[in-house]
Amino acid sequence: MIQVTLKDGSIREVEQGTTIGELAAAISRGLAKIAVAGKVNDKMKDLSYKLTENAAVEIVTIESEEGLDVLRHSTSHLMAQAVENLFPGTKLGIGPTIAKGFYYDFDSEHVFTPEDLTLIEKEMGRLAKEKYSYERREVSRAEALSYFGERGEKYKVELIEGLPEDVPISMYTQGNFTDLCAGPHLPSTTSIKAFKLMSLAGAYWRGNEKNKMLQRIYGTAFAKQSELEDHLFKLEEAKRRDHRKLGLELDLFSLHEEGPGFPFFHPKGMILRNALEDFWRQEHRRRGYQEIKTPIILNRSMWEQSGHWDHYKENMYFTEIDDQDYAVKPMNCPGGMIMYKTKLRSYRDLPLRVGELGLVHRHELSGALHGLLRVRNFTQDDAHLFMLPSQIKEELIGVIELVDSFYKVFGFEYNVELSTRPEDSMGSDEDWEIATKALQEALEDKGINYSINPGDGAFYGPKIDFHVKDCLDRTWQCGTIQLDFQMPEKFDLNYIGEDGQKHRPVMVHRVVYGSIERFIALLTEHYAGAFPAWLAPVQVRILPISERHHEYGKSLASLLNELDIRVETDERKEKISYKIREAQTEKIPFALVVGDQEAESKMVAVRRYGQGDAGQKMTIDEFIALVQEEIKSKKVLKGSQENA
RNA sequence: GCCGAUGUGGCUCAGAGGUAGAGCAGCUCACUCGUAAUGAGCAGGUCGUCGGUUCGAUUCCGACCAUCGGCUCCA
Repeated sequence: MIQVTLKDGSIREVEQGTTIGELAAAISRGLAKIAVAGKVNDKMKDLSYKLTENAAVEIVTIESEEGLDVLRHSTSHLMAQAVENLFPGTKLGIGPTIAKGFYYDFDSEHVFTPEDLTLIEKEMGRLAKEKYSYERREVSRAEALSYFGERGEKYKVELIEGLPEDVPISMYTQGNFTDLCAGPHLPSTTSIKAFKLMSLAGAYWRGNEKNKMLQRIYGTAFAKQSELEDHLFKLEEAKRRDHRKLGLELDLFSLHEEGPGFPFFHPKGMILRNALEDFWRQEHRRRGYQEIKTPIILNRSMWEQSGHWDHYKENMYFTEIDDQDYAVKPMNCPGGMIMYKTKLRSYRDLPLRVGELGLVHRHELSGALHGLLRVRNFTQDDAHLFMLPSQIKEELIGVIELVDSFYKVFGFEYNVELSTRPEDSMGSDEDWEIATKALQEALEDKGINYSINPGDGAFYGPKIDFHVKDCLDRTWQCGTIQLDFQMPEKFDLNYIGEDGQKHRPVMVHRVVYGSIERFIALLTEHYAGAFPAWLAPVQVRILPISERHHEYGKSLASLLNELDIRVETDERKEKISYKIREAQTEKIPFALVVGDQEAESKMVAVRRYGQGDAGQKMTIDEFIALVQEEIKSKKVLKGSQENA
């Protein structure tokens, strides 16, 4: 007999050789039904795994995230089987699970079409009903190589050759299909019922653009059909929130063939932008920042000095002025350097916090452009902090707190990454080490969870990135804090220390919004276009019931306008229900219906966005107080943030 | 950049080898109306661009441009 420690801490005696599946059945029949795998001493194993010694065992059920991963992984094998049946000769790449599903990469003569997905799904359904079991077999390296070699599975062969010597090699077989796989898998295809193939895409073998491009099929699977439907519904909902769609509907911005990646901001989009910028200026002033503006185009020699000419050229735009080379700035830092050097600085002046809402241009790959989330020109809410080495930690913490306070105002969730030295970079190992450590310490001091993103730093220094989620759960980098020992060196920045000698200041680059454009995109999706009053392009719309109420409407509008409340009056000859409908579809926070009753009593009937039904009657003063309070508090409107 | 798909009036979309339609929006007229679409009429497109095939192309073919989904999550 051996002892197994279960998840709840209880200990059970079972016979040596008992499988995890049998253990689950011994615990309860219900558990056995939903068990898909087990964790033995924290390692994932099949249900058929035989327990041979004392161990901690956890039964993984299909209802857990890990259980879903097992289901999806097995579904990806099933898909590969279906593809091989339908398109013989297809070579297999890899087929892992991902956040909300799985994919499999194929190398096939046949170019898959959306119609093929339906065919493959049908074949998968047929195969699943065959109730094949997933059989695990451990093999020697030589056996694995010969098995896949004979079948011309060159990608699998490459994978096996790349495996470390001491790793056991396993293969899983269901029916006529065998794949190289570490597992675990479902006991059989029986529980694969709710799945869907989502989309087709090209993907380089091993993610390297020098390799062949394979065809990737994305799919997803759930334990129950209802969960799959729920997931698909959420995807539809997310599409409705897409900032590109809402940007058009709400008349915020547009993109044109005449300038791919160069967005046009419309009047309403500008109001949003300006509101964000005003808030930014106010918050930064309070925290001891000064604002500057530096030129967009600067001479080549300066870009050579900054290192951009050597390390960032592919992303830059160039021009010529009076036979000399110039470049359009892809970053704001050089302007900040030049500004710093305009006078002799004292240690007493530091830290110096210099902000700039700077328009930068970067040549992004055409395939990477994406609405306002990925553009070729954008405004960074940049700032450069010049400091004494002794001030580094305090300044970094100040920025971390600033970023956090901003994101809280908008109600954004975010995660933090620390990016380390990239291949193409400048500076000494020592400097990088010190800089990376300083960032790490600041994060740890604030007790912030972060992950490390190796090699993703800027060419001049490591960075902390703040990633915000969009409505499709994709994350986008917004805020970043970069510690830089290189630029001060390159530009020979100094300050006069207490000792009367020249010293090198340390510099931090940082952004909070990241790019105003990207932040607007994320806000649009986050609020589903129903911006809180302080951001709403139109805060109040007055809806006179008929022409004889226009005058009262006008007097109301001019009153609100005087108070800097953004107000419009809808004087079209339309029915009131039509005007209300439009005010709702445009997601205006407050709609005021005014007719005989209101005009006589000097009241307004307030209809709030998303709260439907008849408006609440209040005096003009009460309404003004309400709006002003809501603008001032930056309150998030009810109903605008429900999960997509 | 690479793989795949798409490109028809301001928007959403239908259509076919013989030079184009619908709904919404717009304009005009009538209705002056109480909380999510009043009715009628009018106007609007060299069918992404450039070539080729054809008696004839927006429809077929090719190139280019733009857009969309991907190209990170490692058997």
